Amino acid sequence: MPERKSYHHGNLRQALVEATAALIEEQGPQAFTLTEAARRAGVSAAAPYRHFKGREDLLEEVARQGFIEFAGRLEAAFDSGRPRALTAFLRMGQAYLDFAADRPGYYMAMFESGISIAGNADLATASGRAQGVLVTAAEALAMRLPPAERPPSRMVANHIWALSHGVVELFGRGRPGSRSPVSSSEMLESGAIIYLRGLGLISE
Amino acid sequence: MPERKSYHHGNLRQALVEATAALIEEQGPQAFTLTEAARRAGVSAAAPYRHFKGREDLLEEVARQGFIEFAGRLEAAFDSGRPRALTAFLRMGQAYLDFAADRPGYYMAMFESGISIAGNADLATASGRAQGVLVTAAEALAMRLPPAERPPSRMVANHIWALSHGVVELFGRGRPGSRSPVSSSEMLESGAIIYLRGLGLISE
DNA sequence: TGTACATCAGTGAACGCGCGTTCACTGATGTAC
DNA sequence: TGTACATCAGTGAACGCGCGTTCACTGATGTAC
Repeated sequence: MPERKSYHHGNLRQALVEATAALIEEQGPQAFTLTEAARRAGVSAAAPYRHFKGREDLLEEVARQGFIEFAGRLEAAFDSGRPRALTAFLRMGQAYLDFAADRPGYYMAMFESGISIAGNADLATASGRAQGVLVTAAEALAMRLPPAERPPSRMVANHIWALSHGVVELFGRGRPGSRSPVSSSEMLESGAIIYLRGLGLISE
Repeated sequence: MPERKSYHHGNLRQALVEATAALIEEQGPQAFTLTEAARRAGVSAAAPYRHFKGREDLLEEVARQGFIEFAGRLEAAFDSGRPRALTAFLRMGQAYLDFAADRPGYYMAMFESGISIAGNADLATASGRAQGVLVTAAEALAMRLPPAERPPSRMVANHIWALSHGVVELFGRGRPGSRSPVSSSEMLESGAIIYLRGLGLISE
């Protein structure tokens, strides 16, 4: 990676973000160091300070970009509820797991790094967008029920988010049961189906 | 805290475990240092090496003790399913949240510190015991259904564990929605009730 | 097209720091007789 | 009850290390004329 001809890097800012995500994936969110990220980008330890205020600022940018891709993937998977809200909703759940699996460094920066989302406006916006996608999807689902039986869509979004996050953390990278006989994908799908049946969205 | 009359501490091993849990609670699981734990226990930085192989060993002991208390609390809350399996099960869910709230340092050591449970036999035993309590409770619940409708109890235990963990991580300490209008306790209870209704354990 | 110059994005050395760990040591304790 | 001595559980100094950050600097780029 540290192949560079000219004195100027050309795309250092983004290279640092990607190096950071890779480092977090390999060593965990707290273990990443600015120095090592700079080394991976083929640049001196002082160079990142031309693009970021410091370590924390870089970490927040990784999370911000993560939330944007995350929201985009969830939105694409839900596809405005086509062909049916239920199918689309379950597909979105799988997209949640796929994101955590494909972009573990970003996922960890977003949810396990201890950054303060509220303390960074751009980050809060990006995080809010992801939450919005989940709430919209829950709303579309609720519309399939008679008005009197409709659950609050924010609540449904939060339940599904919590279940998905729990599955990722506990079973996505082989935690307690270690050699769990069931994949995290099956675990989330079965859990979501039971939950949605409890809402009356799946008969029988 | 660092009040000591004699040259010997008397209970240093346990004092270090508790100092570590407090440090993790304050600064996160990766930020704790052996040196600081020793300082809090009122002892030199070299002293912990009389009781632990090193930093990792101490962290694993915190997690181990955490799992033991965790399992004990869940078991006590379930109380063999009295007076009814359903009530007892929901009570156990609240005990899960209470543990995470009362013992955040231990909870983080157990689930967020990146320790390898499989790599430490004592830790694996303690973790297995906690999982056993959840599975036993799920079994008792399943018994209330006709045999043909009984879900695998390990699956149910994992779903509930994942939901509880997700609630703790996302809403227990005010994460994405920050000022979430609903407490994590209500969030878990409503989610669990909908899920159990989906299993056919709650009619209507 | 050529040149002067401001600006940008790097460098590399240096700083102070706190960490984990090791080591020879020593004060306190407990036990054998 | 008293004493000798082995063992235990601390100390404190030292080590090498890598980190985040700052600083004066310099090479490359882009723009005005």
